Amino acid sequence: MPDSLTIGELSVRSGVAPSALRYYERLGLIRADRTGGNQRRYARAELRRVAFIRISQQVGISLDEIRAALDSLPEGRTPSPQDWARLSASWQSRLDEKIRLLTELRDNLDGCIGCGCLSLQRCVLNNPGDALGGEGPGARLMLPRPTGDPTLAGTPSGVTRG
Amino acid sequence: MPDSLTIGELSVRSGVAPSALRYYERLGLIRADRTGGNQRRYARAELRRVAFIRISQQVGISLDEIRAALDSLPEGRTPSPQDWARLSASWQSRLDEKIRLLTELRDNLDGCIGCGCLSLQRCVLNNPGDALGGEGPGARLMLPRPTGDPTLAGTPSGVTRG
DNA sequence: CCTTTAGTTGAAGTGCACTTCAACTAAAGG
DNA sequence: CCTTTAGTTGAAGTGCACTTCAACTAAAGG
Repeated sequence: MPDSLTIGELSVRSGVAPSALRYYERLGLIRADRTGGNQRRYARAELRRVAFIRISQQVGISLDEIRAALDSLPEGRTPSPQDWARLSASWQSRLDEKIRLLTELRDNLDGCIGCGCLSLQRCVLNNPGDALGGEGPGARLMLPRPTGDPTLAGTPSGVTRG
Repeated sequence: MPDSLTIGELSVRSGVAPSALRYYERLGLIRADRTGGNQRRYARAELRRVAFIRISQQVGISLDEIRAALDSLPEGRTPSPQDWARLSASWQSRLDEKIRLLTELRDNLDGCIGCGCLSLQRCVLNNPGDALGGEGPGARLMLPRPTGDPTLAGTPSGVTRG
């Protein structure tokens, strides 16, 4: 039973290019043993780490943050399902927030584009960073026509909030 | 009545850095007249274009696609609220899809990370591209333990789908 | 009028997440 | 055993969305 994978095998099984796997290793996200001939051999558990990395990226987490999360896994033993559940739970609120903001955006897209969003600085839609992914200062919905600009006095938006 | 804005004014009102505004102009996203001394003067309607750009970026649209959308606006006249509504509507389905995928991801995050997602290639969570933003080949939910890998035979996931 | 503040340009730099390349070596197959 | 396929490295390149820099000019304020 070959309980280690070559980089090509890991690549095929994970759907991640070998060059990306080497890159993850350089960043300390995954690890590999070496054969006598200096080739990488991955423990099967690395497959799960790669899966976690890709999933986390979908949540909008940077590789640096993912590395930090992976670093919190226990050393010495293969992480248990509980360990993985803990990490996944730590992304949950990020994901919830992201969904909340995108939903708000969807529900106000017409009105916000219609109004020209003069108050871009305070608009939900102007949440800087990675597509609504940040934890920054809370996003707010746009205010109704904050200036009396005739050029932009279109649809009076009724979507204000706190 | 000063019906044009300097780059500094547009920057403050839009919350977008002057360097970014110049960059948008180079890409053909916005335009400016010039003073005798070669300084940019923006028509007030440009503010709405900038707002549209930022909002679209939140939806996950690239500047190139945004430019294409803006190019579809009527030339010669200031776009009407209907024009903007049309553009906003064109993002709606992208946004819906994005929300759908993120919601699926949220609802399956535990299970998927728990199972190790051996079938990453076919997992919703492995939707390549910009954080679930693509229109690629439809994403699928993960299959239950597609290989009989003991290392990863954790929680039997019940979240399969067509 | 002079100083300060705001603007101009093209070129180069930044950060992220990789990929590509050249010049190799190792392992597997017939 | 030889060829093919798969692996190795460090350095450089890619694409996106900008920002920074140097060396200037323009406009505004007192």
